[in-house]
Amino acid sequence: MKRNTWQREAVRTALSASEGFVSAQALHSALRDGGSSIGLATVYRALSDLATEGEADALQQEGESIYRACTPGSHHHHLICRNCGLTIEIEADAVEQWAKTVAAEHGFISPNHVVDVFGLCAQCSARLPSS
Amino acid sequence: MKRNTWQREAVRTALSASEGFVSAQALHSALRDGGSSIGLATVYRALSDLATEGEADALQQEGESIYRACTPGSHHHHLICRNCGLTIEIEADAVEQWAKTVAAEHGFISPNHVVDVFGLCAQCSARLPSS
DNA sequence: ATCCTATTGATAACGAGTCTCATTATGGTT
DNA sequence: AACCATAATGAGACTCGTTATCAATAGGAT
Repeated sequence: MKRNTWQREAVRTALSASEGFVSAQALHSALRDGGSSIGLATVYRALSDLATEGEADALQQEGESIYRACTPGSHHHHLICRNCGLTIEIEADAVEQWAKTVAAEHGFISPNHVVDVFGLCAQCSARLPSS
Repeated sequence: MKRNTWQREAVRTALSASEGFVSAQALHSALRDGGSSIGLATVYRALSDLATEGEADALQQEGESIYRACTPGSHHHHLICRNCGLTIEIEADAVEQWAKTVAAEHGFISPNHVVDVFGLCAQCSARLPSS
């Protein structure tokens, strides 16, 4: 039976307070800096629970998992600034359909898909020298 | 100056011989099993070189990088069987356009994107009990 | 208030990948 | 063909994200 602990709630809150995607370690540091005594393992556990329950989205970057609080129940993808991490949720029925179609055409069933777009947001592209 | 060694060639060959995506460790084991004395670090180096030069595609799965020999010079995505690893290269101009458009609409520049479709291939879906 | 047990947290363990550095061998030069 | 500067190799140490262990703690149903 699932229990409600202040630790899980703290992770949920801290995640919501973050702008873009954050790593478990970063979130743990933030919580500790805020005076919490939460353990690192607990942060990992809470984050993977949230991801499983659909309250957070996860993606892999440079070998680590990063998480973000997301509007639950809606299937969407992300447009992510690769400099500052600013993230915008995007929906794209066309892409969903395309994925289904392409899978079916090759005899694949129960398709999943990973779709993410990275770029430099307006602010960062203005602030940075052209790369 | 870049040198040609039998080790790099061995990695290239072993990669081409693999059906789907393989991890560096798996490729290293395969080479060792085949009698090669190649070192693990060298396999890692060769694979990341191949990926940089566009001779191989890489993607992240469960926290590890997996690689596959790919038709060089062509931008494409993958349809991957999540059971047997069978991989089909797919092209999708519509998705490329969509990614560019969606980025531009939000003021993002120099967009990248990650697009992969996973599913069960015909063989595996026939062989496995329905999940 | 009591009990059962899910959850916590400190730390050990694990695993993918990188770094170090002495040794090897490639490929241009003579 | 012999030489040499140096790129590449490989064994193992190391880093670092993540998971497992396990005794202690604290939900929550009764």
